[in-house]
Amino acid sequence: MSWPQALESAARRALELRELITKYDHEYYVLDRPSVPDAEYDRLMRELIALEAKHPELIAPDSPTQRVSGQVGAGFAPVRHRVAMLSLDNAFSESDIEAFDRRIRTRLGRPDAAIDYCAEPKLDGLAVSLTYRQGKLALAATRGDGTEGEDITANIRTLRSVPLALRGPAPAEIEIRGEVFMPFEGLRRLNSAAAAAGEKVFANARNAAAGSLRQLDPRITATRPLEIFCYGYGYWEDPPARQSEMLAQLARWGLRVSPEVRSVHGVAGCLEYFRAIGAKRATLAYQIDGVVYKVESRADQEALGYVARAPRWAIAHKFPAEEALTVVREIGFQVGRTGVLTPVARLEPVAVGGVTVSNATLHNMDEIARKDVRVGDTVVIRRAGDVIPEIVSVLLERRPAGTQVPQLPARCPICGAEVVRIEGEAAARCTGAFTCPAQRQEALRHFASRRALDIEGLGHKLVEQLVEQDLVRSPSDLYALTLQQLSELERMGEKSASNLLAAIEHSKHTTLPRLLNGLGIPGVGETTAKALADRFGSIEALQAASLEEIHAIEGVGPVLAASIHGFFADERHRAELKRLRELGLAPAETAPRAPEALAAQPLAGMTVVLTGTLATMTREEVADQLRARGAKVTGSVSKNTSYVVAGADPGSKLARAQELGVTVLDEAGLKELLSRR
DNA sequence: GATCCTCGAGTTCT
DNA sequence: CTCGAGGATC
Repeated sequence: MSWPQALESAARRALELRELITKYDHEYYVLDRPSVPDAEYDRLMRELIALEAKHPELIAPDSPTQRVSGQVGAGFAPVRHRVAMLSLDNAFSESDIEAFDRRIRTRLGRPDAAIDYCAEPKLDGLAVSLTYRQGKLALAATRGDGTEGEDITANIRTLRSVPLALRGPAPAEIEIRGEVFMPFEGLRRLNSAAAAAGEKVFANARNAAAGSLRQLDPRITATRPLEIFCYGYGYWEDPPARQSEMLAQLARWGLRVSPEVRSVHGVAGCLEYFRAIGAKRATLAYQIDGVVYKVESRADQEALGYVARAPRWAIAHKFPAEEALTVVREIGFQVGRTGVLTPVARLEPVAVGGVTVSNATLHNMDEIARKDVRVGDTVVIRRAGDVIPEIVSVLLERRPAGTQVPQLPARCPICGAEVVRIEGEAAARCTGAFTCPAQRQEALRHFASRRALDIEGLGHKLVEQLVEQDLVRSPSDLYALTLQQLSELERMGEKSASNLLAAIEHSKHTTLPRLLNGLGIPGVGETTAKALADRFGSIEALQAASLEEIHAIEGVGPVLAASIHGFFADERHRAELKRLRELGLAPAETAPRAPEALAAQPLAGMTVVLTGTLATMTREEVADQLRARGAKVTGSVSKNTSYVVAGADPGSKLARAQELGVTVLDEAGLKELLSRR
């Protein structure tokens, strides 16, 4: 056999492999529907790499092995866009959209018609332009200022959802527009790797996408989890007559188009789509900041034309901003039930993520120093996946002259007692203890809270009044309140007063763990309270316990043991407990159980995490039942977690469980777990 | 002594 | 949810 023949068969095989790999890439990265296992894909890829290494003359630029060039670029050459990349007009309310639709109908001379729109999510990424010549990817560019961008071809080639060659017949030249983005999961992985390596992390998905595309070394870009959705075109000789048909053609060429694209009818259809996507937003794998509506008909688009830098036939309907700028008016200090002073930034009210935010916690003085926040600063507020707003960063360039570093007050803003900060601790504390009304108030709120004595109706406002009027100083005072005293309070009729008395009465038959939690022993929360109750069975037994006996409990070390022992040794606490008992507080006593007995419970040693909403029980009830069987119920998933129980609409814990390979139970699985003995 | 994990405490707005 | 700190473990 002569070698041209060998070369010929190698060339045939190489072509075959390229076609297969390209097909699998398309299935995996564009359609999200892989048809072969990863191992098979890897095998084909290795075979092609070997073949091309042996016969370098077979390497074609659109071969899947040629995505990463290995060449470090010197910079990014400027690219003049053949057709300018425009921006979109923004709308923030339904009335903005109604006005947009009205303008279109008027301009088209069809004031009573319902216009067809093509609706799609607006991704939070980076707009790029992809030029295909003779069906091959020839040029990729950033948007830049809209007229001139940068040549990022080498980097875009590394995105496997961007086809190097279009499938099927394509025009001689065509320019596609799309949005490159990084899904949440990719960003999270990238950031945790960066954090582990001590490198800086990206603040959001858009920065990560932009930063990844501006890498001089395409090999770095190749490692970044970037994806693309194509949404339009710049240059196209003879595009389809409707927006949605155009997108369908892009998909046929193998370009990735958002699966959320819908054709909708009239302004009502647009708003319905907006609500549907808004509801779906949390389940999407990537960040979106709104939706875009485009007039379906190309003829209408042409008739409508452009204003300044945006088309008249399209608009972006934005979700309420999740990040906003505002100014710090003041930095106040709150006093918690343990006396900890927490600095809070009082902000110029600003709308973030659909609510008005006027406060944001600063946690402690270290945090203030880290973020370098001062009164008068302009700050970025975020209300990301979480509900609680936070100060992300300070815009130092906007800092007015003469600002000062915030100082910890020397005295408690509530009671005037001295404030101390123990060396090495982040928290500063008010030393007022029982005498500080703020601490009293917070301690009472904690005592009455749902997870402690659960006194219904004794909320924030009421506690405040009771403390202010000095009717209540400590929990035992609650049990001495009379109907007449209560009725005289603001917004308190006889009916409410007697309801409250009934609730207080009811709380006398609480459980020991709840009472122990409610007392507010430093460092003792729900879990430790349960452990103490299991081991000792009654307040009296606990009061009589030695430091060593307390220390012997699992999860209680020297610090906690000293705190607990010290609490019960304190004469004031002993008197308070005595008075509570005299006024009728009688938690159900349980048999104190030795460690061996505790270990014999059906779910002993198991750690369970709950997420999502369960159909038949509240999470609280489930947690109680699990604990009653000896399981620990915790809030975060780790490799030590035995089970994650996932209900409807689970949070991020489910993803974490899957990542760590923790068994996930549904409600049926939970029932089975609870029935074990 | 370092590291990982868990618990506690505080937090926003409607 | 996030941070800090105590506890457990290697």
